[in-house]
Parts: sequence; structure tokens; C-alpha cells
Amino acid sequence: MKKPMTKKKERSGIHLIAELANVSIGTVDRALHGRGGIKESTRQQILQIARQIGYTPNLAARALSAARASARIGVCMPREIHFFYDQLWSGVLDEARSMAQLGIQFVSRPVRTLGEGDTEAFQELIESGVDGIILTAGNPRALRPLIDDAEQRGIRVVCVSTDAPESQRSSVVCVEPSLNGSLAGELMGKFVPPGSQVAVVAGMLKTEDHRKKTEAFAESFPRHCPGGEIVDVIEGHEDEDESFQKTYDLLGCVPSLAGLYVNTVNCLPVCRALGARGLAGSVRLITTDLFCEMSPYFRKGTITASIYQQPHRQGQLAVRILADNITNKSPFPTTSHLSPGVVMSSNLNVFREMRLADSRPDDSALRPHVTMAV
Amino acid sequence: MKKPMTKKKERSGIHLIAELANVSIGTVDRALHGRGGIKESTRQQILQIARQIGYTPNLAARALSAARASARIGVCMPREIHFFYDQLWSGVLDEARSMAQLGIQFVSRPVRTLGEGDTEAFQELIESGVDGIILTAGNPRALRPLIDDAEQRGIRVVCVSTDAPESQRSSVVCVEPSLNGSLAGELMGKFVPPGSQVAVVAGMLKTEDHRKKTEAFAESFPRHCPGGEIVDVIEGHEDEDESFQKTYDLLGCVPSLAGLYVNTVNCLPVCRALGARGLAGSVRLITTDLFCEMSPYFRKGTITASIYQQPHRQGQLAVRILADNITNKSPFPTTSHLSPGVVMSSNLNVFREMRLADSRPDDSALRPHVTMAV
DNA sequence: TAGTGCACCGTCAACGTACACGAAAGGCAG
DNA sequence: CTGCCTTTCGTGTACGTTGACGGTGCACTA
Repeated sequence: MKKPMTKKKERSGIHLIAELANVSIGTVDRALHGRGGIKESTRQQILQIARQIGYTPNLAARALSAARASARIGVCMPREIHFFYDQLWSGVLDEARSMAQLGIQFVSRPVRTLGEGDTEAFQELIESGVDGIILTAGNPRALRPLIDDAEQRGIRVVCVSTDAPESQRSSVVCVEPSLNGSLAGELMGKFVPPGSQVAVVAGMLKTEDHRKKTEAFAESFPRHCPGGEIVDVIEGHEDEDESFQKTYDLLGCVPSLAGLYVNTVNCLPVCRALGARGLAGSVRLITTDLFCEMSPYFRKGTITASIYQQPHRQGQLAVRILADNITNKSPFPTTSHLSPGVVMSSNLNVFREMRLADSRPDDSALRPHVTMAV
Repeated sequence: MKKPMTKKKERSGIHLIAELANVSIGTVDRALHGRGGIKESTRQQILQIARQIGYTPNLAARALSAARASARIGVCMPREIHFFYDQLWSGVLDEARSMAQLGIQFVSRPVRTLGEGDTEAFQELIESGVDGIILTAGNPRALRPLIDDAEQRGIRVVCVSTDAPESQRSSVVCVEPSLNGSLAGELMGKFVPPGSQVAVVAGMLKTEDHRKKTEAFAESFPRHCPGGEIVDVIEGHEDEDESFQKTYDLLGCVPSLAGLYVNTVNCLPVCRALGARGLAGSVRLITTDLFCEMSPYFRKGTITASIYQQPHRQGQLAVRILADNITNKSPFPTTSHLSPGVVMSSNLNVFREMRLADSRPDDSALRPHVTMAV
């Protein structure tokens, strides 16, 4: 008598399948991974059973078994100004850390600014043999053939924050620019009295992102402000001096201006121009994004509200979606549109940008070809 | 000879430490985890070596090992009306699914409504031998000794959405009620002209949550609306008819009313009262939370904005924090205050509440290893 | 001196997957 | 019939960590 136990202990995973199919775990492994050396009929039978019990591979075990990383994800995004991409990056990093438990490695190939040398970076990532790429598509047109080619070869591409809409990328995580604009328009429409005149400060209207935001604002504002009118659209070209000067001039020309919508991250010159004209607080200013230098302008009332794109969440989500697909083969949502947050002086200090003002993300993690599996 | 291997293969992790320290892996394990049964001098020596080689535990291996004697997390929250707790629950579920990979079991002991029999439920969870509990503290006073006792026994308690502030719970995930109120006040202050009269519709002012929101609104609104005044605070007691009638009467008494702030989830009667008085759209209405029945009132303009507590995220975050502590011993943030979202008609349809209107959280989504009792 | 308890430490078997190795069975040439 | 393929499948080991269990020495007692 060995054991009075009737059952041996219900094994799970691949062992359970093997037991049910009356084969060994080796055979199950062959069936599940499409390896050769197995009769087609047994494979089908095993796959059938696997489906029935709803088999999901244990990623921890897989990661442990595979001496090296079980999957590699490449990340290509700018290391740019003003915390937006820092936040995006730190969101990626946060998720990457928990994914490390499941043996996924992350490789970074950053670019200097959005769209600068991203085709080269993308190419390098491909050549380094990653299984998936997270990308901020700076110039979608140039990237499109590369993305399509990668997807063709089974390398999944997820765009984050900036889309490559025409391409065959598997998914995109972003705040829809037009949503940003129309929310700003709605807010502005309720902030200013009927019949008000407002203006828009854009970066470059040839940038699709800024154009869409501007158009959406132009559509939305009059709907929420009876008789409201958009008197001007300024292009600041992401230049501090140009933004300041043009805003300053506008405020001089249109003294009745009731509101300003800045749809680029570059809002500080606008704040300063308002200050210089003594109009801080009396002209409603709606900005985009959030970084710590904006804080005093919130407190003084210069900035009424900011439409916040939640880069940290975008980064988290992108990693999550891609990792979920690679490990669990779970399908991609074609688009993941986040809602932008509305930041005002009341809720300003619960945003991580404000708290983490001085602890910038570790630059050492941003160097090319540095693997950051932890 | 069976193996002509020249090298033994450089072992890594805990084995390497054991080798360098001339002890067994068991001893290393004891040293690293602060277990008993080890001489202090050897522990120090081992920790020294671990530091020198920069040891980081292999999380995949840990997760794999923990798969059999997995941790159990108890969940106690209401199974209530109006999607708030459904969303909270589905957030918990979402995270639970990925935690299943790490061998964490979830046990649910729901209550019917907030505060109804939660001490019993809590007690049952404790007795069922969980390692941590996620809890919406309906009546904090009664729960406090239980929570303290659990924490004393090493069972970590994380409050979500509703806090038990006096207790020794390890952490809390919520939108601070006062933040909710002051953000509503700020918004309202910018929506209505200077000198406006507004009112508040609360649930029950003896509920700390509603009182705090009301007070914060009362403090914030006049600051953002010069000459603004709060003319009344109504208690609806979560009763549909009472809420409707009191609002209806108020609108009759104060025809000049410019704004209404509803700080309970129960906003539909208020919308109907506004409609009955023909004031929909002309009185600015700021509500709390979000569920699909509110959708038409957004589109008609009855509801100007809603302060949204993001229950899904709260649930996710709570699970994450607790699981992170249990598996990795990572410390608790004492509080995790989320920023409430601002919902308006523009961004209404990107919120999951609106999309998932008819697909209630799916209990069958639970994979093996995630048992949801009861 | 043997017996008892304790403090300290080593051993081993899991956990679930991946892969190398080799065994069994059948086919075919010699 | 032997030798050597091929196809198909079973076995064993490794991955790093954990916890149950067992073993060693030592002091203290009877």
C-alpha cells in the first residue's frame, strides 16, 4: 500500500493536457508550438483538449524555462522636452517592470525629437530581432512601408500617442486629437459668455495632430457658445519667441478677446504674453498637456484648464496591449482612445507630473540598445 | 561518462550566492527573507555577498514556485446599482486575471449595498484565511477594530473608493471627496456668471463622503465665482421621489438659480426635475459619477459636466498595490489619490461605461486559478 | 552516558515549460 | 535478416525559488 489517496494531485497546464490526451508532455509541447515530428491527428486531438480546458500557458514558467527572454519588445520614442515623453516613457517602464516577471525584455532605441531619425531607429529595432515594437510615429508617411513590412513579418507594431493611420500597425493608443479639440471647445464655450471672441494658438497646422485639434475646436466651440466666434489661429512653430510675439500682438489687436486655446505643449510663451498685457485671469486660457512649469500659472489663474493627454497611462496601456498579444495571443483592440483629463487648479496636485517634478526618469535607461529587463 | 561538459555551468541567483558564501541555498533563502533559524553572522555575510553581486530575485521563478501555495486575496464590495460598483468590480477582475499568472487567488464575499453586513463579510474573509483584503468600508467605525485586528495578524487591508481613515489599513485607493467637491466648485464657478446663486443636492449629510464634498464645494465655489452664493443644500437620502420633489420645489422657490451640484450618484431625479421645470440646459448641472442612463441628459445639455471617480481604475490600482506587496513585499503607498475625470458631452463616449452599457462584467472571464467564491 | 531540546543548516521535491536526447516502430535497400 | 533510415513520441533535465522535512552539532539535564 502506497497511498490511500485515490487521485495523484490534479496537475495543471501542459501536464493536465498530457494526462487527458494520454500522451506525454513532450508531445503536447510539440502540438501547441507547431513543431514538427508529430502526427497531424494527435496534434488536432491535443489542440482540441487544450481548447476545452481553456489552456493558458503559464508565463512565469515559460520565462523561467527560456534561459533568455521569451520575448523582446522594442521601444522607439523621443527623449524630448517638457515631460510629455518622459511621462510616456515612465509609463512604459512601469509596465515593463511587471512584465519582467513574465520574462519579457524591453529594448529602447530613442530618437532625439519626434520624427527625427525614427525610420532609422525603427529599422535598427527590426534588425535586432524584436517581437514587437512600441512607437511614436513622427512622420507616418516615411514609416508606413517599414511598419507594413514589419507586420508582414509578424512583428507587431503599436503606435502610441501619435498614430500612423494609413499603415497596418496592429493597434494605436492615444487621445484622439479631435476629441482634445472638441472638449476644449466645449469647455471654452461654457467658460465664456455668449457671443465671445476666442483664438487658437497651434504649433504647426501642417502637423496633422494640431490641425485636427484646431478643426475640432472650431467645430465645437460655436456649438457650445451661441454667437461665439474664432477670430484667429496663430502658428507658433514651437518657437518660444514667435509664440510670445504673435500672441502678444493678437492681444493688442483684439482687446475683446475672451479666450485662448493652446493646442500644443508650448504654452508658456502664451502665459507670459497674457501676463505682459495684464490679461492673466481675465482671458480664459485652455492649454494642452501638463508639466511642472505650468504650476504657477494655474495657481495665479492664468491657465483656466488644461486638456491632459495622460502620457503615463498611454505608455502603460501600449505595453500592456502588446505584451498581452505576444504572450497570450489576445487580439488587439484596433484603437484604444483614452479620454483626456481636465486639469484645473483644484486637482492640479494629484497629477504625478506635479509630484515627480524633480525626480526625472533615469536617463541611463534611455541609452540606445540598453536592455532594461529588471 | 554521461556528460562531457567541461564547465559546471555558472549558476546564478541564489545558487551563486550559496556557492560564494559556502552555504546551501536554503541558508541563503533564510538570510534573504529574514526567516528564523540562521545565525546573525552568517546572515550578514550572505547579505553582503548578495549586495556585492547585485542580486535581484528572479520574479518569474518566484511566481512559479508560489504557484502551488498561492496567496489569497479577499474582496468585499457591494453588488449594487448603477454601475459604480460594477465598474469597480470589473477593474478588480481585470487585474485579477493578470495576477492569476502569478498564482494569486481571489475570493469574493460581496455585500448587497454599501455598509450592509460588511463586518460579517469581512469576518468571514478573515476566517477563510486570506492574506489580504480589498474592501469598500461602508461603516468605518464598526470595521475599524476588525481591520486593526487583521493588520495585527499580518493580513493586509486595502480600502478602495471608501476609506476607513482611523484604522490601520495598509493603504487606500480613492478620489478624495473634498477634491471632488472643490473641482466641482471650480468648474461651477467658471460656468456661471459672477454673483450667481447655486445649490447642492447631497445624499445624506451624515455620510462623511457627502459632507466632505459639500463642504469642499462650499469653500471652492465662491473663490472662483466672485459674489457667488450657495443658497441651499438639499438632502435626497438616495430616494428618487424625495430627490425629485425637493429639487422641483427648490427650482420653484429660487427662479434665479444658475447652477446645481449633485454629489451623489443619484442624479436622474434632478435631471427630471430640471426637465419638468423647463430649465434643462439653462441651469448648469454638475453631477457625480457616470452610468449609461445619464447619456441622454448629456446630449440634451441637461448635464453640463460630471465628476467621475474612475471606479475601474480604482479597482485595478487596489489589486495591483496589494498584490505587489504580497508577492514582492513592495511597500504600500499610504494613500493613492486619483484625480477625478471630467466628463462632458464631447468625451462622453470614450468612457467605458458608455460602451459597455449592456455587457455587464462577465464572471466567466475568470480563468482557472482565479476562483471567485460566492 | 544517554536522553532531550534547540539552534542552525542541508536536501529535495515541487512549480510549468522548453528542449535535447533517444527509444520504439515501421519502411526500404542491401 | 541485418543495417540504416524516418516518423513519432517518451524521458529527463534545466530554469531559480520556495517550503517541508531531515539532519547535524551543541548545551543542558537526569
